[in-house]
Amino acid sequence: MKEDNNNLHRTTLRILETLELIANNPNRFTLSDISDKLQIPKSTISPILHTLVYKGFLSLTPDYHYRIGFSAYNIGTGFLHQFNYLDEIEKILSDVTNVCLEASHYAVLSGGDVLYLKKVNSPEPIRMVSFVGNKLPAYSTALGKALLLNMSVNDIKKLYPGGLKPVTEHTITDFTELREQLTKAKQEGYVYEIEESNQYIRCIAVPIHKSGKIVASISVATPVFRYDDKKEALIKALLTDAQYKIETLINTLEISYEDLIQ
Amino acid sequence: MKEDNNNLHRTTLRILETLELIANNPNRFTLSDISDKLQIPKSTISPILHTLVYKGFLSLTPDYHYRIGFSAYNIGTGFLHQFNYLDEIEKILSDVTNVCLEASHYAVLSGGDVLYLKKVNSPEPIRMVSFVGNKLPAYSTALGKALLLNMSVNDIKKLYPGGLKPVTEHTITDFTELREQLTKAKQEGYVYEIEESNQYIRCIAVPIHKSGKIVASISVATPVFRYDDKKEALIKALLTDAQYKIETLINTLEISYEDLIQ
DNA sequence: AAATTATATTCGAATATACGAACAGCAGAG
DNA sequence: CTCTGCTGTTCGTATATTCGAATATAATTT
Repeated sequence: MKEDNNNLHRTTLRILETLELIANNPNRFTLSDISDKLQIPKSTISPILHTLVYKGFLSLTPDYHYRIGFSAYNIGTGFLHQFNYLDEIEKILSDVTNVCLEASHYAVLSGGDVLYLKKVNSPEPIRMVSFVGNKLPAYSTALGKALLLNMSVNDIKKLYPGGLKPVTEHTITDFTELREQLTKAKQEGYVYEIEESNQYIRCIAVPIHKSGKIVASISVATPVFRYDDKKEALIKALLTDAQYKIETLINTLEISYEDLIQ
Repeated sequence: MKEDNNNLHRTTLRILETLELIANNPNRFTLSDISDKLQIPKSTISPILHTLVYKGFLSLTPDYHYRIGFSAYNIGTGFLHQFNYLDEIEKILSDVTNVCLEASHYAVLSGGDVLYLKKVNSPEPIRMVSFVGNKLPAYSTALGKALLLNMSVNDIKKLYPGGLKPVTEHTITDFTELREQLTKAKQEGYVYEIEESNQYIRCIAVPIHKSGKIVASISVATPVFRYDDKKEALIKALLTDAQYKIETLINTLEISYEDLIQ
């Protein structure tokens, strides 16, 4: 977009790619693996890995495999601490989950993805597998569609230059159909999702506004077998209540627009 | 201990120090600030910062101030994903908190510090300010003392070469006194803390064992004004129950010792 | 016990990075 | 309207990093 893709610092790229490789992969790698996968000479990556271990960003298992260390985690939490109102959000979401017994979420838009910033787990034994920090294409989730409510088809197209790729067999893949659904949702005040991002999961969401703009959204997710009209009505009532509380909270705490979005 | 403190990679150190500076400081810094504080020439740090922003580890506000970006968070969560049994732990701790209405925690030992890996917030309006990823000296908290139960005075002294520094006015600062308290706690099965790490907070903890070794601990924290004999008895019963459930869980999932400790 | 296959480290030559003074652009003060 | 102080960028030279073959060390196989 506006970044100069050239003129980047090779060593920095290598260090970050190393961290990403180790963090995003369930397998653990040795120095040779890393050298091989990232095409970095072993003698070059060696002192870098030593330093990463020394600083606690990586740790080294007795059998020469690297894994992510606490310092990396510590840096990462710095990101969430920027959203220092999240504890208050959690209280509000807990009230929702405690009544309807289903997982609730708070998310913001990050590029074209929904970024989950808070999740309150359902107390029920069968529950959704999701976690804070997850990213999913916004058009495939209720939370995400709530974040797109005010966007034109052109704005949305800009977010997904490659088109709307399906996540499940029910994911919307047509821009016009998406925009029509958003228009209906905006009129009704609720956004629905039926197994569009997770099989067997239905979801209802509402947007969170600050001075007329949508800055975030909240949702409740339910396994299809626990979903019926009565539950839907309950969830919608709870979401509207939570929506009001969160919008009030944001205004009360005078959180800047800057600090709300990512 | 075993790391070669020399022979480190200067550029890597600089990048990591930059990330730490930005992550650990509530103030936001400009390129010049970073150059100044870390004693790195501006022309040197400039391409590094560009690359960090390009990769999403930092983001740049319109007024030239850097803050932590989502990629850093993403790497950090890789650390928690190594503890992939934490969701199960959360369920068990939720049961504790839902009955006694106070915050519960799960932690491991990291050096001489307690590392909080899971926290379930109290539903009560007045509650402890703490969060996952926090580190406190082990000797100053119930959770931490539970992790030290099986250590000799010499082992403990090795963890704190600078002695036991007080966190509050009630923190234990004498090794012998600490060891005596641990012995009593081991006999009784419960570890107590009375405003030793947080003013107005009392805490009870129990250790979590795997094949005879202490690998983790759990605790319940209470504001002093909500603490009485009846609550203490309730918390102790809940902790013993949760302790059994977690130890069973760890054995059932066949989680290796390696993956439990940090 | 020798051979093989892993691991990471060493070394000097080649090269990319780092340095710091000078520069450019912008915002606010006087 | 210039000056000052802030931002980040540019440039040639100096220097530290990088490269890849060779080496060391350890574990495993034959």
